Amino acid sequence: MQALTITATKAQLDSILEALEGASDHDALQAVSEQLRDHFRVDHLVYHWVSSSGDQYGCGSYPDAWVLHYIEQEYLRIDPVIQGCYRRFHPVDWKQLDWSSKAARAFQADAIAHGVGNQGYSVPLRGPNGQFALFTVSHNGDDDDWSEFTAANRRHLILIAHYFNHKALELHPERTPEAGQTLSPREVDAMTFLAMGYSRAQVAETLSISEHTLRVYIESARFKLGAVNTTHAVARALSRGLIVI
Amino acid sequence: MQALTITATKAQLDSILEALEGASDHDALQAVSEQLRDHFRVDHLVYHWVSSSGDQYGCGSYPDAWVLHYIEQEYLRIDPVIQGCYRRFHPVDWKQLDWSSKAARAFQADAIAHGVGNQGYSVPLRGPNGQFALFTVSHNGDDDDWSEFTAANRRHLILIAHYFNHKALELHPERTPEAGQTLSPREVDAMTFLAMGYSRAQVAETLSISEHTLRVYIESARFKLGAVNTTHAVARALSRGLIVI
DNA sequence: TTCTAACTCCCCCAAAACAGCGAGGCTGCG
DNA sequence: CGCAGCCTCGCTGTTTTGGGGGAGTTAGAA
Repeated sequence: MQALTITATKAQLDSILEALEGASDHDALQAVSEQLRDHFRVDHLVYHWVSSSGDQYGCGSYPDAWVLHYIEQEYLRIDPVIQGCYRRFHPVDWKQLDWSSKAARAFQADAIAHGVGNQGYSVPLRGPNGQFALFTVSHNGDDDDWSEFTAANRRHLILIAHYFNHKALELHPERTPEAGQTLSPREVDAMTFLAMGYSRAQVAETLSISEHTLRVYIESARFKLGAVNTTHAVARALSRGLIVI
Repeated sequence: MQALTITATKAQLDSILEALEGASDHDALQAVSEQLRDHFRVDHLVYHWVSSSGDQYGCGSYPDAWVLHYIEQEYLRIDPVIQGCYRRFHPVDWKQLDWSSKAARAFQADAIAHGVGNQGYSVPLRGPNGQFALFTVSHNGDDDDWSEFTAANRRHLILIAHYFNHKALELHPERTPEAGQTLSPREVDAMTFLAMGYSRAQVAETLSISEHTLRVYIESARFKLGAVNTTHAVARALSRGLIVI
């Protein structure tokens, strides 16, 4: 095991970020991730996108055997790194995660057996519609060295995570939702109050209009949003950012 | 108007981030934001938290008159910076936003009249349950100077945004929701299909359970989410990031 | 082991939402 | 000026949801 790289100069960081920005496809991104791994002298460096439908996209240095095994075993659902980062705001050291459940410990043993490393640091990344990705560095080493490494490189890792995410999205624009059409002010009002749990009667009263009129707005919004019912329309309006509650 | 600061050395950035990390309350954070503003020589530098219920928390250098006016006019709903960043992944220059609507132009004129500046750069920040915050620098100046400034300082601004968010959350832990808000797998299934517009009968069929059983899940989810009806529950599940469609 | 939480099934009836039809006034744009 | 989009109001009948009960199994955690 080589010593971890404890510091990176501004110039080094700049050149890494530039290489990242210049990547033009998945293979190039993969190559950059390997360069980054070598630069930091960690065992692994991975970007992992988890889509709403359970699809995954990974890029990095994990062994293929582990990746396939991970997908096959549906580890996505029990991986404490995913679970923990999914409900955290900030980057997290793997030691801070909850490894107490039986499934988590089994997963951990399996991961270490596949050479993933016993130490790790993961940066959660989020998109406007609940999109979620992780940027992770992992390593096999003792706690002190790892603490020193993460303390020294945290800022760089955050920034690299950002740029990695940026590039990965650029390469897969289908993950970025299209900007749909807008709703009229009254439609926005209607959708907003409905999303707040008001019944049609309550919304109509709140907006000082008849319930019949309100219904026209709801139907119109439903039509614009391609929704089959009110709940669907509210869900779409929310996830497209057309209303905020 | 002073010239914008085009570069910051690693040492300067480090000292800024350390000051940020050392802030112990809102006033200290406010002070750091003013130091940052002076350091970058921009007109304004603001952190703006928008909660799902419409509450707001701001910290930065906007004039009090503008902040009060903003809240009073409920500009949150029409502010193109909020609207635009809410549906974007990455930091954005205000020029890239959609200012075409009448309300947006009126807002823009009002903002400029209050000294907000015609240029701006905003970094969206997200939390695990749909929490949303913005970190913004704004300035009064011409396009070329501003482009040069943002190109040179983008990375620093992203990092500072990160740390600002970290600190703001540390100072207001109540914004970090309690963890008990999770839904069971079946409840997630139910909410997800309902959000996709399925009727109860369709969801029950899809999940291969009786409609009665499904109703138990919906009611249970409604109870957990503190929702008064299905639409409300779906809206909350969505905006808390418990389901994704 | 005990206990909790999750999953599954069943009844009835009132309230709310949906679907289809139509109609008129207002504003802003080309 | 006409057109398009928005805002407003009405009727009738069918379908879907909500609220009130109760009850058994299984898997995992304390």
